[in-house]
Amino acid sequence: MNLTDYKIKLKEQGLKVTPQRLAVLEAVNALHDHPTADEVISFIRKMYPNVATGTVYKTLETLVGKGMITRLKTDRDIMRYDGVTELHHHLYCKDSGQIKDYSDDELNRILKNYFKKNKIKRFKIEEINLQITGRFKDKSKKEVEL
Amino acid sequence: MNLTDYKIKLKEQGLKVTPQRLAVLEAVNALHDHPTADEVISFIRKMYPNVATGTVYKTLETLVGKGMITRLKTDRDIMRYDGVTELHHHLYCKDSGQIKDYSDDELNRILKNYFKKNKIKRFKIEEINLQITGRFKDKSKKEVEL
DNA sequence: GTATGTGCAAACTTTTTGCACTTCG
DNA sequence: CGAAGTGCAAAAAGTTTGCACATAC
Repeated sequence: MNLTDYKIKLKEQGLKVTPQRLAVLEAVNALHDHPTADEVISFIRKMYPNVATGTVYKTLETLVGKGMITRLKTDRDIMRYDGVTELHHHLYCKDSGQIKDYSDDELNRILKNYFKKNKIKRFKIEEINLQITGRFKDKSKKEVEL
Repeated sequence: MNLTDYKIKLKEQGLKVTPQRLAVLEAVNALHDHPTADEVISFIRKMYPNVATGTVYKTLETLVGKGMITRLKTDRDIMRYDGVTELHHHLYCKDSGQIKDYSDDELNRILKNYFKKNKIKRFKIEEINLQITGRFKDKSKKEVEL
């Protein structure tokens, strides 16, 4: 994903292309570990020191609304953002607090199949996300790559 | 669940039995739809008008710490609490914002089986919760019973 | 009696808002 | 040029904290 891609995507969504929006998109995709709004702001200010807090919040909200990024939250945390918009799941580490993506086609197939057979009364399912809580075993490392 | 049960449970956890704690437990269990801290406070104040906000927050935190209630993760919401501590999943309605419990042994078996075969590298799973997003079909009703 | 819990109010953090100004197309 | 977007600073919303007082055991 590069600048040109972001520009195209913004236009596709009928949004004006502004440096602030490009910076937010770049930040969310560059900061892999599901950054908070604050982390996005810090990242952007390295390049553009005078971007306002409110602008970043408004921009994040706009992009979530257009489905260009997603939002997630833990049970004890503030809002976090995710550049990945395809169906995927999350690992929540109780020790480090980090959140990692987890994807597997077989798992998605199994879930789809289960809910095909087991309809929920009066509820139309649009999306299913697993919240997998646990601990990374390698405690010596702060960051773990999957 | 009645008062006596709550008293026993508090004692089991080595917590002193206070009217405030009993009230919080009662509130979280009475307010089925995963109340926010604010809803818990309002509920309690009907009976005990002079319970402090801070006390309720502290109590909720204490009870979560002891596993007597749980906390939910949503993507756009404030903290919500759940009196059900057994493994279960949640339906999130995009229209009404309501959150309902969903439990099924077969589903749990399928998930357990999948993750038994598909270990996640260096991660010890402790709990898996499905976040099922969608819409209740019966839009005429505000509240839907499963 | 003593450790634990509570009330209160202030502070803190995160997020939202209103409005004049600026920029994109 | 006009609609859409931004900066700023103030305020709202949700939650946490410190400490004197009260209560459970």
